[in-house]
Amino acid sequence: MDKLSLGTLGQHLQALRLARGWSLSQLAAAAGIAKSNLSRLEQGNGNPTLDTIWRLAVQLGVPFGTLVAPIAVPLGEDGVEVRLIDQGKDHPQVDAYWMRCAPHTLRHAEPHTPGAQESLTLISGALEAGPEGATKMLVAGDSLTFAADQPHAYRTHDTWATLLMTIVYTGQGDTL
Amino acid sequence: MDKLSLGTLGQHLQALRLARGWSLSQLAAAAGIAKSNLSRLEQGNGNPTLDTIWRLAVQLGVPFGTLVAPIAVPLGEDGVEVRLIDQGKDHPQVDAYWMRCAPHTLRHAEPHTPGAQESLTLISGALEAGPEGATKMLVAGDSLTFAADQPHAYRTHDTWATLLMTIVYTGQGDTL
DNA sequence: ATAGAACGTTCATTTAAAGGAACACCACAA
DNA sequence: TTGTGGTGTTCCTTTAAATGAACGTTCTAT
Repeated sequence: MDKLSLGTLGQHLQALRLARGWSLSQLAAAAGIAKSNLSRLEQGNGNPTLDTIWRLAVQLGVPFGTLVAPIAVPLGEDGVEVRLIDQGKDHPQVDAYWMRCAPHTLRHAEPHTPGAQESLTLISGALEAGPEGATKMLVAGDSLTFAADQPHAYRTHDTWATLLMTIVYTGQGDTL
Repeated sequence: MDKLSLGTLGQHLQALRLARGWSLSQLAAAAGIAKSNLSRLEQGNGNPTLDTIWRLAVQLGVPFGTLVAPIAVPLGEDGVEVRLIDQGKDHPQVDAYWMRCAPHTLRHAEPHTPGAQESLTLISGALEAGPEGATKMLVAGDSLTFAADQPHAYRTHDTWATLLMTIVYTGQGDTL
């Protein structure tokens, strides 16, 4: 079972604070919490309140989960982590995912429904992806769109890859 | 400034719990917390500890941030809500945002740094967007890429619009 | 009906998180 | 030197979150 590591939060808080060149006192004041509180948290002791975490996340400008997420990413079995960001309700239907692949990962994906189009946008790292046999290399900032109604694959080499993935289900049967 | 809405957490907890067909007592027992505690949280009162949130998230099998993220969208003053999804650390730098616009919204955006490219992908609804004077209509599944180092705008008509936005800072000065 | 078991709520108590002041420490300037 | 202003830490106190038991319900089975 997953366990809450208090140390991680402390490491993240301190790293993010130092990255911004702020002092502990400054951040505590800006967030509106006691500096004794922040000090304890950075040391890895304590079990902050949602309110406290929230204030710190807002000040640091991070998406919240960033603070508590383990520093070394807990990947799926195949080295790939996928998160659903949003899911459209219109026609065509659109699914948006955030995805992250560890180095030296190869992931095969089954064909989706006929007509489905998949688009990738690299946020960081490098990724080789596309239909089986016709993959392309992507680096940060690159995008790739391909037909997803056939087998396709994602593969990393020496680096991590973080990307946005959208799947558009241009179902040819959708007459609505 | 962002504010922590306690009600949201409660709504999410209850919705996720009911979606799994669990009783309050069951979930509390499984998570190892007092059911009085969970009851209060679902009612929107209280300010749970990180430990408490963590245990509930693990039991419900959700990525944590899901519990606190807004359910019914609290829009910004101009009817636009923007959430940072991820931020690349490579060159070029890439920022990924999730964005949602209320009907009959017009949002002007200042030019970003020179060379910046912006890409939009509609998840649902319809949106008119692009450089000032050269905007295009987009519906679910459509994408648009344009130079973001000039004034640009987003505008909805009778519908909501949900979209993914990525900004690639192809800074021409980056020789690193 | 009526006992039983489940539900979710409310309350008093216990526990610990948050706050505030004092502290030791290091810089830099007068 | 000796201040003065900053750092981050460690206490003690105050506040409130988490607990556990008791409560009023509802539903089912006897």
